[in-house]
Amino acid sequence: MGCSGEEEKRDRELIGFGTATPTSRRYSLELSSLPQTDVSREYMLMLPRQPKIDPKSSAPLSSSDEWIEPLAVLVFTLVLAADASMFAINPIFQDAPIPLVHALSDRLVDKTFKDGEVILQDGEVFQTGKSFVYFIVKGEVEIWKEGNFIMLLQQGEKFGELAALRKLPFRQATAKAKGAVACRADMGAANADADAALSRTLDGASLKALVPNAGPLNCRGKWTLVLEQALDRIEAGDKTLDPHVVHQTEEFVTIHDGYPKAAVHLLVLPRARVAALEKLTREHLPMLMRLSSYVAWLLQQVEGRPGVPGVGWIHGVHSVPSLKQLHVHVMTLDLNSPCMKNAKHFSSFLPPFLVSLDSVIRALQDGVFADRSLKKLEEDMKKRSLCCHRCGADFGRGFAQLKRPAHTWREDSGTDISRTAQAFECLRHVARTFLAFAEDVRAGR
DNA sequence: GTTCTAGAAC
DNA sequence: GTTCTAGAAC
Repeated sequence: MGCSGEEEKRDRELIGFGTATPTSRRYSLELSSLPQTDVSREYMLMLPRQPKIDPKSSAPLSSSDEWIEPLAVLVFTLVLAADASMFAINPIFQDAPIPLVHALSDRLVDKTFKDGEVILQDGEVFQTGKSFVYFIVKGEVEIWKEGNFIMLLQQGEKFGELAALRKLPFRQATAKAKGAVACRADMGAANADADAALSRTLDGASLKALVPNAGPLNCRGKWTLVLEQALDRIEAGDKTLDPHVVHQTEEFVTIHDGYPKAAVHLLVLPRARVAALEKLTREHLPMLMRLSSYVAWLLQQVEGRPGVPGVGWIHGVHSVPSLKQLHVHVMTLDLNSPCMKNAKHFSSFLPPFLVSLDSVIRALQDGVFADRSLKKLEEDMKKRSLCCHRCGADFGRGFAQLKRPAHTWREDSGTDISRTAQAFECLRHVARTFLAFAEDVRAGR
């Protein structure tokens, strides 16, 4: 990130962390090291070097709470601190399930610009896969329209999103750096070029209906080997598997999950046999990149299809899977179905138990893959509080309560919304939850 | 992956 | 009484 770890330390002082949820506000602020285990609901409180007090806030702040309001930065283990502060500052990030926060933070990249440099040009053709939304980490950005200065944007603010979110063909204004500017930018798909190339070779029409789900595969041998067996049978031309297969390419096969944990729940299998995550080596990298692109293509295709609730999608691999053969889960974010029966089911589809394919690829590239403590993750999963991924409510280990209808997804967002727009929309929830928490701390509740 | 069950925990 | 956990069998 443009704002490196070192710079981040200089900018903010870590003063502690707590855990907060709307229903149980356990936010004792103990001085402590960064919590590495929980990515979902740990809030890190950081003190900005120069606290800014919101002028609109009428309540006078005592010296002891001055740090609360402007400060508090919500950090997930996988969300970089700069992203987290950006999410907290920016009002568009108000309604976010955790998985999509990760997805977005994952794909943000650093961009820096020199004084006077034109970042976006009014009327420029908007191209998917090129940078389309920027968040200012450092510096200021001028917005110009038809020769007139419109406004000056500052740290934490965003620009460039109009064309993307409204699906406009052209940029709507010119953005120019005032002084040195550092941004975090969403470039769209991480492998935009590969994705585009893949899109040209794949045919969406060959994708079969997403509902109904064909149910469990019948398995003659050990259940843990069912996926490998399915690949064997598909490759042997076994027609009885046809209802289970949603799409296939030379390299990958997409099938229904036999016990869907969401309205739509697919598994993407590479035909190359990879027994488990820990069997991956750098030699698999090219295949994994193509797999990532294929999943991106699939996500484009499935959006808005019949039977798909407009709640967004998540995708990734289980850090501790039960079945052999590498498989990528691609599913709707309702996380609700008759097969969703216990705490493990639920937790396993939220970070850190669901790992993005991109992070697997990065780990392989960085060579840190072997350090993963899978056993510890499994233990954590058994103890962790169940927090609704939609409203954030904490149900402890009460799975039955979590699954009550009132806490399942409402299908109230359109299906015509782009994945990125959806991620943004969802991020608002995080900011709201966080700000409510900060408000409570400030009020001494 | 599931199902079933006994026993612990609430 | 109900709900959750953990282990065995599939």
